[in-house]
This record gives sequence, structure tokens and C-alpha cells, in this order.
Amino acid sequence: MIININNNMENPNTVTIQKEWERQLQQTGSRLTEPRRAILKVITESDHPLTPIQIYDQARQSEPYLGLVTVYRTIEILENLHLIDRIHNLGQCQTIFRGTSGHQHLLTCTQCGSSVHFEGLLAEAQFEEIAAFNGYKISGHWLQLYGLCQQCLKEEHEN
Amino acid sequence: MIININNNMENPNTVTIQKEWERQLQQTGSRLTEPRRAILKVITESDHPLTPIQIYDQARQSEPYLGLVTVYRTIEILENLHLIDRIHNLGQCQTIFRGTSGHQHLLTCTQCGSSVHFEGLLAEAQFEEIAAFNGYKISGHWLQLYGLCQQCLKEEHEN
DNA sequence: ATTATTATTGATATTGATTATCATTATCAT
DNA sequence: ATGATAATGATAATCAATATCAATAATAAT
Repeated sequence: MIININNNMENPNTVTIQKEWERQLQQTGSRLTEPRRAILKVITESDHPLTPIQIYDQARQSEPYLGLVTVYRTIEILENLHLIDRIHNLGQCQTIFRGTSGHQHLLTCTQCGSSVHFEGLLAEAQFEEIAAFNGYKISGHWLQLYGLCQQCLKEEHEN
Repeated sequence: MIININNNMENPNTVTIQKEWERQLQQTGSRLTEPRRAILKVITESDHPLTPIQIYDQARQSEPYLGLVTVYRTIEILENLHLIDRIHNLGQCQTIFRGTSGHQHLLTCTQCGSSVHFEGLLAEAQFEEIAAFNGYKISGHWLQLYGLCQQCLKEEHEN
């Protein structure tokens, strides 16, 4: 079963989401300020991933004296609370690995960075189905698995 | 079935890979130069994703007068030939989308950027198995599907 | 309600990565 | 060998991200 989650501005829950985020900010010791409210509003109401500059520009419509630095700081807080994700944009990242043309995916060690490609993923057949359910037509996908490689696992046990 | 692909420096095919890349460069009208050879060598022999600066530093060991700009230019060529991929590093990307804590993934329109989360992916059960086969222990994963949303599909047909 | 504490803010400066420019150099077809 | 020109590296310019700090605003304590 594929479930579509709340994701557009028309969603009446948007307000509730912002209130919930505000509650979490306060409960974890952060103060609730007007600049932060403006930033939260932009992020919770958007159905697009946004760059810090885009958030900055949009939030200044209601908070004209907002500083870009405050956007970066708020993003950091929200990330620590796992309320936002950092999204991968095709073609913009600057870490390079030789590809293997075809349908292989990446498995990367978060400790040392060593990486291997793998294939034989069962899910790929499902990707188009998921997209179609949401009204999308797929042109590509990106999958990375993260973990510890054999060597780093061993070294972790030794300490 | 899970197949592990050539991915470490010990692999004797490494040399062949570089020759193959060199061949493709020439066949598509690019000239074969010493700086490029040095860059190709670093990328094809590495089992780590590398930043432009890392490629630069490593390649200068054999090509001391190499300029960083040449690294960027060569990366661009290799990307156009689909010989390399740009890799997503956890936590370094600066495009922000509100997350949905739990196991949801992202479906993004390459045209307008509108995005939805989805869940119910069958593959997740397979991730650990794939990792274990390669000696890794997984701590997380990143999946994004790319395509055109309903609206952008419609507009494309109108033109 | 008032005040004191201190987290937060925005301005500014700094850093660092990426891109643009251009004269010089090296590749490759002839 | 030679000439056309793609490619190079030095330099400058741009832009995003981070650090610093005095002024300000949010909260707790009174």
C-alpha cells in the first residue's frame, strides 16, 4: 500500500504543523521569535524543497528585517529536531564518484567514505507504480545506503 | 540476486577503465592531455567519492602544475559522458524540505520542484540484506524519485 | 506588571568553493 | 613539421556559508 502524506499548501493541517514545530522549539529550550515564526511558516507551507536564500526571500515578505544568518541558524535547529531534511538536487552536489552506467546504486561508509556499487534491487519495479499513484511520471531515481564498512565495524569493536 | 561491482584499487580492471574513459573522451572530440590523464587516474582508481579539492590534491602528486579549474572542467566533461555521478553526502546539501519523521521518501518534479513524500516502499527490507552481502552494517538510507508532476506533464503536452 | 537574565538577532567581516576571463601552451588533423 | 584551436593555469570575480559582536527581545523570577 502506498500512502500519500500531507504535502500541499491547501492542506488545512499546515497551521497545526507550524504550531507543533513551535511547541517543539519551546520544549527543547529555544525561544519563539517573530523571525523564527516567519521561517517556520515558509517551510511548513511549502510543497517545494527550498534553498536558504529562497526561504530568506519568502520570509522577508512578512518579516522585512530578517537576516540570512537567522535562516541558517533556524535550519540548523530544525534539522537537529529532525523536523526538516536536506534534499539532494540532481547535478548540484560536488562529491564525485565514478558511475557505472546502468542501474546500480551506492552503499557508502559514513566513517571512512569507502563505497561500492550494487545492483539487483527489487524495488525498482515499484518506483513507477508509486509515482503514478501520485500523478508523477518518473525519469530517474537516486538511492544511497549509509552504514559502516567491514573495516570500520571492526575498528569500532576494538575501542 | 545481488551483484557486487568492481570497486577497489586492487581490481586489475582499473587500468582498463581508465583506457576506456580516455577512448570515450577522444571519440567525443575531447583532447587527451596529461592533466586529464592524471584526473582520470585518481577518479577511476578511488573507491571513495571525492570532492574536487581532493581530486586536485591527489592528482597533483603526479601532475604538480595542475590547476583546480581543470579539475572542475574535467568533472563536467565526465559527467556529460555519464562516466561519473555526483554523490549525495548526508548533511551537506543545502536544500531544505520539511521531513516526516518515519520512513517516508521523496518524489520530486524536475520541472517545477513540487514534491511529495510517500511510504510503503517494499524495498526497505532488502536494504540490510544488500549491505550485509557487501560487509556493511546499515544505519540509514536516502531515496528520491525524480520525474514530472501532473501539472508539468500537462503543460508539456500543450507545447 | 517589572525587571534581570540571556538567548537571539542582524550587521559586518571572513572564509572558502565555484565560475569567468584571458594570454599562453599543447594536442592533433593535415 | 605545421597550423588551427582546444585546453591549460593564473588571476579575478562571484556567491554561499560561517564567525564575530554589540544591540535587542523573549522568558523566568520577582
